[in-house]
Amino acid sequence: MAWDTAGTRRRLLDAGARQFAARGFAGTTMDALSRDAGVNKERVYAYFGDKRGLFGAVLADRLGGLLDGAQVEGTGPAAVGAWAGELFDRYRRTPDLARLLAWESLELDEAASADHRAATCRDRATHLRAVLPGLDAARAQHLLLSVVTLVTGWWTLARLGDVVLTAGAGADPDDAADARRAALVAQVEALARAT
Amino acid sequence: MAWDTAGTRRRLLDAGARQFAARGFAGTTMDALSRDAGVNKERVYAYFGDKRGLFGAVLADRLGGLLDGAQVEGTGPAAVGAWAGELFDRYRRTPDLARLLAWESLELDEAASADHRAATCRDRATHLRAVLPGLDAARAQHLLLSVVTLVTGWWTLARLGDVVLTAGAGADPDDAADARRAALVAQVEALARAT
DNA sequence: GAGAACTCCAAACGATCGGTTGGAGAGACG
DNA sequence: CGTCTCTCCAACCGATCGTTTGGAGTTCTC
Repeated sequence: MAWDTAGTRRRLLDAGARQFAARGFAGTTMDALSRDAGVNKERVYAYFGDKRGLFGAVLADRLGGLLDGAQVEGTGPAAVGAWAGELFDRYRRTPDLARLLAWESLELDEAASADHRAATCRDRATHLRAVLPGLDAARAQHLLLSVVTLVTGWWTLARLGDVVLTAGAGADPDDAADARRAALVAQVEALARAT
Repeated sequence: MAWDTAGTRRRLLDAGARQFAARGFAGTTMDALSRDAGVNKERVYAYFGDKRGLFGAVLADRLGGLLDGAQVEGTGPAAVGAWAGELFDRYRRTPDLARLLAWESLELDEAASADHRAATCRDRATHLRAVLPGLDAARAQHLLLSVVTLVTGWWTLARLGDVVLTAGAGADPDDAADARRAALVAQVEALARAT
């Protein structure tokens, strides 16, 4: 059997993302993680120092590109609503992303790769001001934060959704997600319109 | 020294709320919890069965009355915005509440005391329809969910706020909370107006 | 007031935690 | 080929985990 250092590293990051997203930092055990990765747990210490080091690496790996590729297309409130819908779809494809964000906030004192992410957010906020003329910088940031909070919240405050949404509550979670997506797009559009 | 069963029980619930809010279910140890409560940890098993039982009891104790007392006063979008501000202030006084909500969503498969909370939410949603004429049932629920998500998100997705908000970012977290509160009230008002 | 019933705690339980060690095997270089 | 370095793993380490036990002290019942 040959070496595969890059592959081993990536398998640990992937398994870390799965495990940390599902169970959080405290809830994840090194045994389960290494079993998931198909790699001996000693490798974690060789590559990432310790458990916390892997956690930080996973967060930086996954959260760094959170807003990459998801840019507002076009102009006007409807474009902002559509962008929120895209963000929602992205979470739907990879729900781990949203949960990692939540664990980061709850279990860490400061954001992973904060500088890079802050720069991305500044870029998105200024772009938002181009899409919605007359929006000042502070309000653009708060709008951005609210959109991300609303969309992320569906995955990270899931029990809240269970409790609040009982009208037309089909047993199918997919239907609930569809309905929520539609409601969010409309609400974000309304937020964007109130400039 | 006399007995104080009600007091012991309450001390465990209070310490449980503090510990679980700060560190989550997996991150909380029975030793730290009993030390915090000033009670022997064996008492947890006598009163609540096991660690998970205490967790459920704490959630039911704190989350059951989450929306109690916070009712929309008056009519029209401005009233809804003011209500969101009140909810924000409540979290500000007891941030444990918001974090407990987040841990519940991340670490449990179903909501604690779901029936009672669902009933309260239905009540709040219908009340919302009285405050905002012309709002249908489904949209009222989604509005309710969005308001609670937005307000709760400030405390449960705190790292997100760190990254997104850099404009006029005074080092004082209190100032950031003030600014966020003002932005949220305005945004919720806009959401309520778009009916 | 004797004994049952209950509260509470110190100490200990096996299991599992994050982290380490020693060595077997695979490439690099001469 | 010999040797040195690096990857990888099985087995192990002390510490700590959630939970239980035995018993001392307190209130209730008759």
